[in-house]
Amino acid sequence: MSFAPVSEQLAYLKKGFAEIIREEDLKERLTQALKVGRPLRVKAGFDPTAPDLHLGHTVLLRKMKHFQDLGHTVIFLIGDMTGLIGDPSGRNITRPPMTRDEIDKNAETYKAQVFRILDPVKTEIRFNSDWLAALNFEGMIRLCSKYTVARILERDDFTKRLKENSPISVHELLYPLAQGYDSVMLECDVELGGTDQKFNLLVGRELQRDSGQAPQIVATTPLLEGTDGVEKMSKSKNNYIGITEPPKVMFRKVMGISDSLMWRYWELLTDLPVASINELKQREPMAVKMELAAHVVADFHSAAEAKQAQDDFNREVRQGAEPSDIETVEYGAPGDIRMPQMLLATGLAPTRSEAERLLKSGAVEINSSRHSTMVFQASAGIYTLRVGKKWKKIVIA
RNA sequence: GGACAGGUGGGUGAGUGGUUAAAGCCAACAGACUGUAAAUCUGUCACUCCUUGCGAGUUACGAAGGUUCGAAUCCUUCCCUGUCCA
Repeated sequence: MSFAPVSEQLAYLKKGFAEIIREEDLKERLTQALKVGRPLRVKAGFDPTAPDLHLGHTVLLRKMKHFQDLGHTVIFLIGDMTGLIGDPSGRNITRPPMTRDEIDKNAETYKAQVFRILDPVKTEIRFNSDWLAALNFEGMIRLCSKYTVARILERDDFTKRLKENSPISVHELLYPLAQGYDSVMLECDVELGGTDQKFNLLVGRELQRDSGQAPQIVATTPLLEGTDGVEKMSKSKNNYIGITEPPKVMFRKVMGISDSLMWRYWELLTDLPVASINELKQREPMAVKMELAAHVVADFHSAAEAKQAQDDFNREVRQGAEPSDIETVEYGAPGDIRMPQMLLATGLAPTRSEAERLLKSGAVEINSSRHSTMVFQASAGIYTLRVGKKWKKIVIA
């Protein structure tokens, strides 16, 4: 196997990381690899909590891909065992452990999705239950003896929770150790993770050193803010853009982010050089955001679909035209139709009470004219209903 | 094991016997404006039923009981969390 020159590799890899610990080590490790023709083992772990990957995950996946591009081995580690703990990083509450079933199901979904970005032949998929399950109580004890409570508690979020008297369960303390042990078992040269993972990644170095391995290089990626522009992107915050979402939805969600957030997305979700991004800042924001949206859609779908999504956006969102793909359902016979029931049945409102409120607030349109009473006299035919962003056609026959 | 403090709606956080389905804020949703966004303004924000009315009913303040005409608010037991002591 042949590799590009070290300086070239380094330059390619450096972009898009928040921090590399330590850069000189990475350089040296790359040099070493080049000399003996051995690809680096690069690990990144994923909690099987979210059933779907979103753009936030792709920041990291993109970097993994970059390592692959250079010929290195990337290990996609599914933390099925650590998922039982639930990484406490970045949250200040204890997460309820997941069930085995949930974990298995989510792991499958992950596998089906990561190869939209990663190269399957250069990716090693592993589950940490392989070795963590084999670690019996004795092994557990031995592992625990390698680290001190004080050092674990150094971690930001633990310190914080401790200070505000919120609970920390013992098993949460084990998470960093388990993750570090993964690195030992996989003999990682590099471990990648979000900046919130820094502590966990560093523990890996300690444990590796302890077992006579060269400590892994730790490289962290910035966390991508969700569509709200404030919190990090996550499924549970409902501020995410999923990579399997339809082009149209994806496009619309990207267009929905604030102008200022858009630059962050350009930076973390495209391979465009910083200089080019700066040039974009001179141009009209909306057009630039459209380009971004098209970029993102093309990444996970295709250029053609991106184009289509953009056309749809222009027509349906900007001009408020009727969407091309409204679902049509049959609903009852001619006569008086009770609106709340109908909105509920057609999925235009989540509950009947909510449907009533929407009607009263004038959010409901039938064939483009506002309808705010509870009864609608329908004759046979097709009606186009609209409630805010939602559309539906009903057939009365 | 002992002493003490606390558990309220998606999130914060008021409320200590009676117009409290529960203030305020945030989020969310809808409407206006608009460049898609941001900002701003307005309204809504437990569920169900109908005669859609400042209508009726049901459920809700960790859980289960109890006191009372009436409880998120008082009592009992239990569960959970934290603090201090051992």
